[in-house]
Amino acid sequence: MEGQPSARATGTAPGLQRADGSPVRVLVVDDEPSLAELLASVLRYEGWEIRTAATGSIAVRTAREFEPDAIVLDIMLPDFDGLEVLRRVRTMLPHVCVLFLTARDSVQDRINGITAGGDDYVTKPFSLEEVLARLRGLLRRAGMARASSGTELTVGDLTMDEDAREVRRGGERIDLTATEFELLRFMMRNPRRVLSKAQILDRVWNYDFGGQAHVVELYISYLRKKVDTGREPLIHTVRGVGYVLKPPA
Amino acid sequence: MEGQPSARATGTAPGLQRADGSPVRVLVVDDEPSLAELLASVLRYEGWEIRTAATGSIAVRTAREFEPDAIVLDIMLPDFDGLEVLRRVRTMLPHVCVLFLTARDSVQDRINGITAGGDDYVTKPFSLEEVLARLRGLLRRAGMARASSGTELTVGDLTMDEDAREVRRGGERIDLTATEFELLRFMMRNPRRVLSKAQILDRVWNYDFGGQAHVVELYISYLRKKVDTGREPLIHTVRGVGYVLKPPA
DNA sequence: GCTACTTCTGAGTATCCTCTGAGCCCCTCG
DNA sequence: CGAGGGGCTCAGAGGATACTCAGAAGTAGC
Repeated sequence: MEGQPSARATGTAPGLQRADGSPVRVLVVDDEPSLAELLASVLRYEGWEIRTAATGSIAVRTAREFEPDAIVLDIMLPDFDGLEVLRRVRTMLPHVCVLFLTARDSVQDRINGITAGGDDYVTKPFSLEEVLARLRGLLRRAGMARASSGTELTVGDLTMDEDAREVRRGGERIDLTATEFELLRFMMRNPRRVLSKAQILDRVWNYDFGGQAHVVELYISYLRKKVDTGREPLIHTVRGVGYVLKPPA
Repeated sequence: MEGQPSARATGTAPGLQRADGSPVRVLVVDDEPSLAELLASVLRYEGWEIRTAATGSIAVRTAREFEPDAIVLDIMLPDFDGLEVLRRVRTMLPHVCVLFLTARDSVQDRINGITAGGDDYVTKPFSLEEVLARLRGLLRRAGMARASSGTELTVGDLTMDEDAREVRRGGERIDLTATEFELLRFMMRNPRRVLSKAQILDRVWNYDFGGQAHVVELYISYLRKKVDTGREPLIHTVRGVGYVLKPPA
């Protein structure tokens, strides 16, 4: 919710934009309107220009006219499937990046061929942070990084290499589980900003997660044990509001 | 609530307006007329242009014609719910900010993803200051800040970073509870202006709070202990009238 | 299909916050 | 000089919030 844009403007996370400085363009293709809208609003908030399409044929038409830099593409579509969409789009936009959305039990072997081409995929239900991270990765590798600043996040003496999935505090390696890593990444992308539990749930947990904010407390507790134990704490509780990650004053 | 407008004209708080200099437009949607009017009057004092709507269908129609920058939107509406309203409005106004109003006991069936796209929510019963603060935050992040002045409030050597919820006096950190923070924020947004206890109650405490003005005295006392102890006082009592926050002459 | 790990639920505990009530002080005014 | 009103502060009850543990359910890897 609060403040990604200004965070990007003033924070440490590198922004992404086209070579000419105009905003990155992303086409979102999913036949479920609420999910497409959810994705669109998150990506829009990232400062990008977004269009949505609900069917394969609309997607192809929209891509032709919109000329996106990236496409978030559901494999399963009412008319023809995502791979077919990609085949048609690639003829006019050979360099477009694609992030596929797939069902968990969907045909894995077909996916494998995809990633070879530099594209990527996430399985439904996904977390929004994961979609964002993968999209950023695709765009960065496609040469859309504004600064040459790499993939490293830093808060105080805590560092995170997103690609290598490596976290260190004062040089010492810290092992994190998948969820712990996502949570810490979200916090490191929004340092010095108080994040509510609802905000964290919405971003870090899968979009269909029905549980309570209590899990956030639990994972904060895990993180503290691994990141803050015996050191100057970086994770702080703001009672009644949320949590904030910040370097010691 | 007397006279906020002139406070803004002379105060230090950064104003918000559209890129072309015209006032920010906000649509308030709630089926309870008295609450909608309460909100409308407070937001009008902020210098914004306000319309209200009591049902979802009226809200959609009004949004189309009014083209608001932000919408304060009750989730529970007589015809169709707030999410549906948003979905319809977003197709024509993709960048509109939304502040949802939700009942406290509907926290159980919390709606996923509300905060993900930069939108926000407050639970009923809320305090008007909270609604204002969140709305300002949404609008600021949507790029509606007049000055580039960030999120910082200043009165004398007292500073407040609203996003980080950090308060300092002369560089030294001051820890405040949620209510203390809200009270101080209200005073810092209205410096050199005498605020009556009734006024403070109406703004800082929830609108259904039944207690006495005595709590205001109590919290002023808390604040003084944390903010003014051992220093030139910033908080002054105006006997029989209220309190005023101002830098030393 | 078994094992190891991760994730989540629930309960208990500790801590913190908010508000009420009471007593005191100070100022004002008779 | 005394009474009364307004304001200040202390202390404590009650409630809300957050933390942690232990174990169940789910997932992945062998």
